[in-house]
Amino acid sequence: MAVNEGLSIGALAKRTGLAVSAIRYYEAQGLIAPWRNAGGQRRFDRADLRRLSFIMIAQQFGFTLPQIKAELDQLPGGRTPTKADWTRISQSFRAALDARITTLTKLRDNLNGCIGCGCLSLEACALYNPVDRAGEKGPGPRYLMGDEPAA
Amino acid sequence: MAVNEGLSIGALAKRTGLAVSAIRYYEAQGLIAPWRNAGGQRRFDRADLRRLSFIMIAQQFGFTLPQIKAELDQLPGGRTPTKADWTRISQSFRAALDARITTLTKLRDNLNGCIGCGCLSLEACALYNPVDRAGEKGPGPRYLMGDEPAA
DNA sequence: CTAATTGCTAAACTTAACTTTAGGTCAAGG
DNA sequence: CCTTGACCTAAAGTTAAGTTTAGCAATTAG
Repeated sequence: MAVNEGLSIGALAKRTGLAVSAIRYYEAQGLIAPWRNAGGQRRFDRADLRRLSFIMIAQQFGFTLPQIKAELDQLPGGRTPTKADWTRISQSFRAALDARITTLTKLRDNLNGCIGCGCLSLEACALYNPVDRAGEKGPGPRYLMGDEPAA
Repeated sequence: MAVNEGLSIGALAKRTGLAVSAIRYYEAQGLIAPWRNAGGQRRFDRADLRRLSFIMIAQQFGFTLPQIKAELDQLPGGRTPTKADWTRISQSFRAALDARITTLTKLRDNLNGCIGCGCLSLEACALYNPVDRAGEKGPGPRYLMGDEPAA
C-alpha cells in the first residue's frame, strides 16, 4: 500500500459501486485507460474514480457511452485533470441536458392540449412534427414520427 | 373501398410512418389486435391509427412497450374508445412524465453545484444518493450509484 | 508455502425494440 | 390469366450496455 501503487479493479469497483465487468467494459470502449502492473493486472489512479463517477452520472442523464466518451476525450492527455477541466467539460454537457429537458417539457405541454383533448389523430396534431427528435435514446433503428399526414 | 373493409397493414404503415414490421411486432407484443380477412391478411380499423399514434408519442416520452401496453389495456374492450377514454389514460401518463421531468431537472441543478464545482468525488456528493432512480431506461441490468463511499 | 482471493481473456448470453431474410401466399391491374 | 406488388410466418440478425462462463494466472492471508 505504498503511495504510488494505484488501485486494483476490485477496489475501484467497491468505491464506485460498479461491477468489475462494467469497468473492464468501459476500458474496452475507451472510456478509461489503466496501466498494467508486473503481473499484467490493471492499475488505476485516483483520477479514474472521478472519470467513473462522471460516467455514472452522465448515464443517469441519459447519455450514451459514445457521447460520454466524446466529453471525456476533451480532458487533458498528459496530466491529471484539474477542477477547471471538469468544470469545462460539464458545460457542453449541461447544454445538452437543458435541451433535453426543454424538449420533454414542450412535449408534455402538447400532450396536455393534444392527447388530453382527444384530438389524437394524424391530421393536424402538433406532436407529429415533433419539436426535435428528442434524443436518440434506446437501441435499434428508430423511425420517429411521420410524414404525409393524409396520403 | 367499401366503408367497412378495414385498413391493410401497408395503409396503416403509410399513415403513421411506422414500418410494417414494427406494426407486426406491436401486435406480437399485444399492443394492437387486428382481425384477419378471408385470405388471412391483417385488417385494422380506424381506432388502431390512434393506438399507434399513442404508442409513438409515448415512446418519445421514454416509456417502454410494456408500460404503454399497460396504459392501452385500460381502454374499453368491446367498443371503440372515445375521446373521454383517451383523456383518462393520458392522465396517469402525464403524472409519470411530470415525475421524469422533475427528476431530470433536480439532477441538472445538482450537476451545476457538483460537477460544475469540481467536487466530483465519491465522498459527500449529492449525486451519489440520487433523488430517485431516474427511470429504468435502457436495456440490460443496471447498477446505479453507490454505496459505501469510503470502504 | 499453500490455499483462498482476486484478476485475466475470450466468447457467449441478455434485454428491448425492431429489421432482415427466406420462402411462400394473396390481391389487383392489364 | 398472369404478373407484379403487397402480405404472411418463422427465424435469425442488430444495437447498447453489460453480465456470465470457462479456464487460467497473479496476489494475499495464514
